[in-house]
Amino acid sequence: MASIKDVAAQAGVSVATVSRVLNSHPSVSPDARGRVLAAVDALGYRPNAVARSLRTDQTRTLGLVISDVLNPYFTALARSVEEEARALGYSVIIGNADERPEQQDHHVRTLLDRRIDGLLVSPADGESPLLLDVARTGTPMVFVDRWIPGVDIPVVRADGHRAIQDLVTHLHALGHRRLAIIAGPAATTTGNERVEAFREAMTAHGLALPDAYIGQGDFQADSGRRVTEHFLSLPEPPEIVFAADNLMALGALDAIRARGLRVPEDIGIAAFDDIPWFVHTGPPITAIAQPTGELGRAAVRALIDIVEGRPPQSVTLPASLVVRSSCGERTTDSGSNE
Amino acid sequence: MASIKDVAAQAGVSVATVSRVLNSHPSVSPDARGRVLAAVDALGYRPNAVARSLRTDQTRTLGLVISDVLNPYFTALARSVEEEARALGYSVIIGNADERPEQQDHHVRTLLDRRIDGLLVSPADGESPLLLDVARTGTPMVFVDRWIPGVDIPVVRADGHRAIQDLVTHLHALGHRRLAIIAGPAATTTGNERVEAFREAMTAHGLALPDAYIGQGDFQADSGRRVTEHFLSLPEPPEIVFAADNLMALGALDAIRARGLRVPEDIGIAAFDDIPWFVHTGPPITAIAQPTGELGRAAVRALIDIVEGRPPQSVTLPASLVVRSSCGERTTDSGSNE
DNA sequence: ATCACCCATGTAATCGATTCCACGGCTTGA
DNA sequence: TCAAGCCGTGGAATCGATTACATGGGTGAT
Repeated sequence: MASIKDVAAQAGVSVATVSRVLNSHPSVSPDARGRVLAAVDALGYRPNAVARSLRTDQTRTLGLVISDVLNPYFTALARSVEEEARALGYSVIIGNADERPEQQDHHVRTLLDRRIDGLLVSPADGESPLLLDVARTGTPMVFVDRWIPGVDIPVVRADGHRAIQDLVTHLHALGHRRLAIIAGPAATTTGNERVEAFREAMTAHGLALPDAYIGQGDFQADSGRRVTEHFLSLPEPPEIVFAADNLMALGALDAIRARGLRVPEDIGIAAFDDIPWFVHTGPPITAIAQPTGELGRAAVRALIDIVEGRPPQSVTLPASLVVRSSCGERTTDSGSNE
Repeated sequence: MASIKDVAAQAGVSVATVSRVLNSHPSVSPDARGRVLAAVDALGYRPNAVARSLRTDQTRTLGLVISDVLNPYFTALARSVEEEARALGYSVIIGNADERPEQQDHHVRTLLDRRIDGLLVSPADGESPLLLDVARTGTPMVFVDRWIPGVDIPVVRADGHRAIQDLVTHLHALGHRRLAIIAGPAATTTGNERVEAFREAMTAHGLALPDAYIGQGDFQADSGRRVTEHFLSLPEPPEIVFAADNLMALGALDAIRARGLRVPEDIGIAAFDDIPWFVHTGPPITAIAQPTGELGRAAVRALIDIVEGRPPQSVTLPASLVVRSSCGERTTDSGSNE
């Protein structure tokens, strides 16, 4: 592969001049510029990003460590992150933590070793010492979706309080009283917040949220299945199961189906996160939609602000309730996607 | 961030010795090794991967350019690729082409600029001059899922012929005669193959595949919607719509629903690609499952074989029919996931 | 005409690693 | 006892870029 030296030789100039042309430095004669450009073309030369990064100490690359790529919510997030980054001249390296802290740390370390310019992370746990350390050393960093409390790092996320309140109001109006929740890991902020918001909303409607109606999940389908089976085997099963993410809702659906029960006649389902498939499940699922695309873009902008020395901004956007027919709504089902 | 020089100074040895310790070169005294290791620890030193890559001319990174991250099939593929690569000591940088050749080329170029050790690609079109060029220059490369004919590059893919044949037999047995297909882009191998296999299977059953029953899609949900609308407005609409990928099946479902029709009573649906959600759509969708995980792993192994100088191997694995109830099957629906 | 400055360019240092080569001290075999 | 070899080590070249500094010629002001 041709190097800058080859180009210099071919153009009959020094490597410095070639570099100047490539970086559009003003002080190059039109003649030299022309010869360099021709040589670049003739040799199909492309600058070696590795060498350039070593010298300039910047890679124009962002790292994104997400909790689970197979979760459509995170996939969508990753996609919007990559798009915005590309638009701003950065590349993105994605690391999939699979909800496992060790794997998260592995990726963080690898990304740091590659000297990425900044890190976008949605922490799998609430306590990563490594992440705390990275933050302390001053690596540009932004939390997306989930965050770690007590660290002075911008957070870009959706706030589900209002939407969850709307959901509970909606369910209450439909006559449901026994509402259960499949919670996310307590170690994640999103895991906690959604349970808390749910509990508050219930209280506001004078409803109790007994411990038996709080199932501990881990944002994976299997846990949704397991928790739902437990709910169903209770002497008095809930009327509605609210899953704190879309995968656990999938698991809940599995469990209900395995019992030969019907949604919403026998039991209702609602989910946090809205995905295109929720329109087509049997029945379409009432869900809380996050502005995923905007979250990804805002996160990238915040991170690049830090990288380029501007003051970053935390962003919180509202989530919103999308009513369909999985909770016994009478409507000839409807509900749109993002 | 501490460099090898800092470590050398702290340990009272030269950088050469530090490097030897780090690369477990045999010829280092236990004493020196101990001091170096202590210094590494004390400084929290991590070798700069950028510098190392520049010198060794290898990045231990693979590039993966896929057609569409939002497609669950490709997401699953990407995940298994990353896992296998990690297990073998490589990182993966994913580029999302979004089915757009220019964007694919952008990613290929960026990856090459970063001097990735090898490239895994599922070409968005059948003719990328850039890809051809890259192949010619000897960059280690393997095609996954889709490929470009006439290039001497290993291909790892699933063969759907048998499964499509099984599908048509299945549909024929259910009494369906008017079968339509939403094809993928003609520029992709998978796009073509699936139509061809479908046509062959129909012919084998003495059925015709009129042009009106071949809709041109692009593997995106919207095209599935559009094509299905067209099918439905035909004087004699098909009894079954077979979508060549899961997103177009989603679109088809949308279109059918928008018309107020029911599946499978009014029209049946089948899809290439199986995804967890197909179990829960209304009704569960009969689909053709690919061994996605194994495909990803095999592709990585083939690529690393090339990178490390071993002879690579093309791999073709069979896809298989998963019968559910979207085509009017009488069964009290069933069907498993991968 | 002279000085000062600017412009285009080249030389060389530098980034952080790896690795070839040289060197000194020891061991080993003759 | 001496040559040969090995072992642990350090010095320095190298990878491919960027960039500070030096240089020489040209231009404009006085």
